[in-house]
Amino acid sequence: MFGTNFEDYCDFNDSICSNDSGFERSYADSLATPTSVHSTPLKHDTSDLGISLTPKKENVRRKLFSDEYEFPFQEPVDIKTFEDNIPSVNSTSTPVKSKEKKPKDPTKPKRKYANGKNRVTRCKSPTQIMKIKRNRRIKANDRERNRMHMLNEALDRLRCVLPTFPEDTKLTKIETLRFAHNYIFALSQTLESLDNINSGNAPPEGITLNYEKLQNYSIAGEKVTKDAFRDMFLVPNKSEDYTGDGSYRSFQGFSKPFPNGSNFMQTSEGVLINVGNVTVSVNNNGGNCITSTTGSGFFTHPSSFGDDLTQNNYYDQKTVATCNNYDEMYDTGLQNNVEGYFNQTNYEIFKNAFETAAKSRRHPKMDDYHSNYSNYNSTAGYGQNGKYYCGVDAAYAQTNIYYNQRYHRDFYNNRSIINTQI
DNA sequence: TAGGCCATCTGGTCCT
DNA sequence: AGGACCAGATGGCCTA
Repeated sequence: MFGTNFEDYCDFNDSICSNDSGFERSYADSLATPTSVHSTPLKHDTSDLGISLTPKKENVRRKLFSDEYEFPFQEPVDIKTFEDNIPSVNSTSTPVKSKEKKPKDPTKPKRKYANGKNRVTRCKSPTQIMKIKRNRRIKANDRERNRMHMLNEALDRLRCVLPTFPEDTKLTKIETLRFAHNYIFALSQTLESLDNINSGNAPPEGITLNYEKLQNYSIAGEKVTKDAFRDMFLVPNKSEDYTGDGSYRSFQGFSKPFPNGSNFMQTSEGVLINVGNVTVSVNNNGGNCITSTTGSGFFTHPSSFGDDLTQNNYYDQKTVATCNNYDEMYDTGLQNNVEGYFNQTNYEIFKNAFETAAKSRRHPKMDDYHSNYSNYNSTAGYGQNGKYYCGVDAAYAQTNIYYNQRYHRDFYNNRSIINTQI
């Protein structure tokens, strides 16, 4: 069986390969490459979420297992030591070159080696060729296995930053990708709503995005449409999230890490807001900070030192108890209230914070997709069973609508509400 | 037991 | 020649 018999790896022997065939290097690689199914996946620095900030050459494929990676699987084995530990080597019919070097004859002309197309490699028997191919196949399998491990590792990282319901639910691969797509879309809508609030086009109401519903959409394979997104905006559950002191203090779908059992904590020095892996602290005297699993960043804003941080909740001033749905809330004329949480000062605090974080991220380009998937047709779509069929570009075409045309954003531009508060 | 999910192997293709 | 990537095949595990 290959993988256990030394002869399976013997085709690098001098008697088989020409000295300059380059196969010796392959053998060395094979020794440094994991060959066991139970090999430990590559160790990586996970602190950067797998995102390399090192500039890459355009149109150059990455080499996954370049020298910068450390292979913890197996110590490099010295060929001589390897051979010495396997007695059967010398008992094979394969001629073994004498280990004693003959003194060179200075009068003998040096052998000239052909290069390139003129080079003629030594003939190999079918058995030898088979062994070479088998050895390559084993190495390719190892690379493929590790490549999939890295892909799964990246998926796990992605799962870590997505909220799940319940918390211990593990999304499948396809669910993770679908939910991530929809989640990003929902977050972008949230940020867009901040813009609208700042411009006075939308009221600072207590509508919250229902991430659980968003996840259910993703698991079912459904893409978030404008109607779906509208469906995910709920009137907040007053009994759960609306407190008697007028604070709306919960981000649905996220843990509530603060001692008061909420995502929001206000002290005499400022406020702390935690949403998933990100905590935003706004200090009354400056020193504002964003902390996430990938690091921390400080930011300041001239207008962040106002007295707005302690003002009352919107719900202190306007009741929503009689509103049964979104339209009712919107139609109550409350949108004219601009003295709530999302006043200019607080909005700009958030805006600066998110922009600071966003500057370190590369935004995807539409051209990136088209260059990679230009060969796909647009025949795909969702079947009646709710599953999505083929056609990456069809899906992406809709994504383009999401991020370019934003027709659905326009639909909600004047109506989307966020439930955060400062 | 059927179906879903997953890991792995495999051969082919593209690229350097 | 070799690495990265992809998709099909296969078998194991789990659950309804």
